[in-house]
Amino acid sequence: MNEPPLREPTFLILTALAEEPRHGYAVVEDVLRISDGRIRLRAGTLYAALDRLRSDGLIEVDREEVVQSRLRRYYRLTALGATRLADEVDRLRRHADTAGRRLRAAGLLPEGGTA
Amino acid sequence: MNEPPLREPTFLILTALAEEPRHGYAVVEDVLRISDGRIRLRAGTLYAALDRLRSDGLIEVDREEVVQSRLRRYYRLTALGATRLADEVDRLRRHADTAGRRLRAAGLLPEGGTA
DNA sequence: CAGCATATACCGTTCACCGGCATATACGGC
DNA sequence: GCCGTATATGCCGGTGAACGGTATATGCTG
Repeated sequence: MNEPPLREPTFLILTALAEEPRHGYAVVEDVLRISDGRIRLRAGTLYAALDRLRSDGLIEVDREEVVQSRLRRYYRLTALGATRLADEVDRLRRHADTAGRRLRAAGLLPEGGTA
Repeated sequence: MNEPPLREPTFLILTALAEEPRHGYAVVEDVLRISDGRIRLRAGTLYAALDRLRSDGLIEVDREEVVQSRLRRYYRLTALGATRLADEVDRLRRHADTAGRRLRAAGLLPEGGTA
């Protein structure tokens, strides 16, 4: 019952698809944007993850288009994928809160940040 | 300059040490508690991570005690480790906020949760 | 026409984590 | 007295997500 935690690139791929159906390359662009330029998904990572998420039932093919002779395969979140992502959001929040509270309590925050 | 993201077990180990210096076994217990029983650190994961974090300068040995003929090696966060953990907290919060906002906007939240 | 953006796909390598085992002492139950 | 469990650290083989690079193709720009 306990799913293994999503890793960051996978989490961001699901987040990209939570906004609207996107094709692979558009996912790369969105992930780059929402991660403040930190995560530049490699082709190998992206398509392997899409296949894996699809076989796990977290995403599914929305439609396929051909634009300028190039195939675009759009993916969307499934209900299962949305549930999974929501669970991960809760977990992330709890972990961030716990760590933030402890850093503050211990006076370990380097710059007086609000973390 | 861009550090690779911390994975969940590693993040939780740093969080355990952010409260107070702890020895390995105490880290396992604390991580089990703060992860709601989800993450039961394996010995291999724990001591490998402690060695890695130490050589990366994120933690250091606080002291060593012998209790009932058993060695206890206590670790504590370094200033660098606290900075790193605070950065991760910020990143987790941003990611959780982005994903939560999108799930809500898309009406994809399964249970009307607050995620 | 060279280089870049778009777009998908494959493949070898790396490394954190998993799972199990080894070692050792103390304590409680039977 | 012995077995199982808790405490406590350490080693080792295997897995799998992610990395980094390459292949394939078309269209746009300099």
